[in-house]
Amino acid sequence: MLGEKAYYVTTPIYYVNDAPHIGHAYTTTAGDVLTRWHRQRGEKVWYLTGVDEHGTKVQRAAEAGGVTPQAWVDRLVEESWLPVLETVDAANDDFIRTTDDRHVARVQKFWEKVRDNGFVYSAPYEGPYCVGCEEFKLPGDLVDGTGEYEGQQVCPVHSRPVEQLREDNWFFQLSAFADRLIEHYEAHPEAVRPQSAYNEVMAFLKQGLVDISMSRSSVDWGIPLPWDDTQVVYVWFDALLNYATATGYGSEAGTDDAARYATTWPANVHLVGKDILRFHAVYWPAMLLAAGEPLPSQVFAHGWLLVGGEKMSKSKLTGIAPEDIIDHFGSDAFRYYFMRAISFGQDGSFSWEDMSARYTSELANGLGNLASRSTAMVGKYRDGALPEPGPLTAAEDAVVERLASATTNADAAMDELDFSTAIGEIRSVVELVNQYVTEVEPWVLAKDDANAQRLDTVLYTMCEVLRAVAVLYNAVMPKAMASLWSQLGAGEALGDLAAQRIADAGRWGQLPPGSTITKGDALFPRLPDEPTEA
RNA sequence: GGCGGGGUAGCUCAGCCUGGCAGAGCAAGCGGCUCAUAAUCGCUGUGUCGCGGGUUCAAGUCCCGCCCCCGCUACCA
Repeated sequence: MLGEKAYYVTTPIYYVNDAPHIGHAYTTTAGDVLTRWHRQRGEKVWYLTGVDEHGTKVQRAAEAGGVTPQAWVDRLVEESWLPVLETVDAANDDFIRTTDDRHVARVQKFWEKVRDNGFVYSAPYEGPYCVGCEEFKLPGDLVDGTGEYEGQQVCPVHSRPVEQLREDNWFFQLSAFADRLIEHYEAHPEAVRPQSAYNEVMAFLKQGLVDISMSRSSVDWGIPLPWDDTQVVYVWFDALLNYATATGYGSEAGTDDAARYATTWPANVHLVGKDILRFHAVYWPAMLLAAGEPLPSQVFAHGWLLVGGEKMSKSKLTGIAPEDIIDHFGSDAFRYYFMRAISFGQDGSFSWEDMSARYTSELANGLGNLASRSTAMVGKYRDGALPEPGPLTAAEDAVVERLASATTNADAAMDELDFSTAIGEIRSVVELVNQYVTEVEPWVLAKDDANAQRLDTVLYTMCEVLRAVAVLYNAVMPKAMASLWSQLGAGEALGDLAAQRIADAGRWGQLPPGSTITKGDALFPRLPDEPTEA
């Protein structure tokens, strides 16, 4: 049976040798929110993340640690990279490692194919090589060193001296694809987003492309070329392929893996940081064209997280580990904050103070308190049983309408990966209900039995909106919304929260009267200030 | 040097495409309320919209020039 094409989202595969910081977690979170949302649209979804394990840096770090490269990366994956997925609460469908057998075999198959197609040739290469970048530099790329490297030419990225290397390399005929890529991107302007990233890619392409070395003889820790075992595949041309190899590229027809590939590739969205845009929007599609594979629908380059106005840096010690934040605020707040406070695609500033302020105001005081007052009142006035509502008045109609439009708007924003706007729409519903409650004063209605039906209507409205909010926020804050779902007693009649559809979220009257409403632990407890040094 | 993004309230930002009384959230102040997590609701904004010109009845928005920050890219050496 031919399966439906999955909505396929990838993160970059993270370089194992780096310590995971909130920049990695940010990308992973964005992909997770996006894919959870699409699942709740009822779509088939596939979400892939993983790690990049080859290259000189890993080889040398392993040697320095006195272990084999494989042992070195096994430990990093086990101790650092898999745990961070738990930390941010990512629900990825697969985790690819470039040392996986499936990856290694398929990378070799891929390059064999590209070579058969005539896009790989042998030539000597000599030049300055930066181990940090894992790439050859042009002499013009180098800058004068400072400090301990005064008087030497150094890599502009790593500010360290380069090594002069000469190799007989295999080259990928990148130059053959510039025109086809330009045509492709002119026909599909949405394929590189945001617009600024698209412009950069087009400008780069229009300068023309030069062929690029796709192998290394000076590196051992990599995937051997199938036709020349003295060389390994250049790490980028190994790593990029993970998006295809993970879902089964090159599998025998008729196998499960082949079926998976047929129903996932091409990717709908490759999420990338803007530093690796060119690899994803130029080299990667050129490789795919060379192998005769379809191109991904979109590469989305998000911005940097700025700390103290500067780009977070692995090497400059401004990297912040996700646990530092999540141990205090929890994974839901982490996910909410970065998706809400920063416009995806633009740089955004992070500060502990800003995160604290938003947590307190938007989550604890806003949503958390609304849940608290709603469940408390049903408990106090109706013994915890959701009452049957009476006729809706204009006040309820306004809430129902805002809920419907917010749902529509949030869904449209998610199509654009505009997480901030989507969350803002949902938040506006919470604000309106807090306002509504103040205006209709259920605690006053409760003082006179003559108002019993009116009070029923108000209590029902509060809980029914929370039911919808739980559905809409589930992609962003799955743990807290599961708790809310449970406090509303919604599971009994409506089933699992994750199974609730976005399109239906705004349909009024789903939570059945009689549902058991329980005031549970605070969704977002107020937190003490500054638990750790910021 | 070229291209792109940014420069708007104390802070974070929206508005600019398609000109029409300068906005939101946070923070701060005052008031209301008491169901709730010291919470919630309302009211309170004289800002050189980076600078200087221009077009227009009208410019944050369009045009020209310039400054600063960030990114991509080139060249000179």
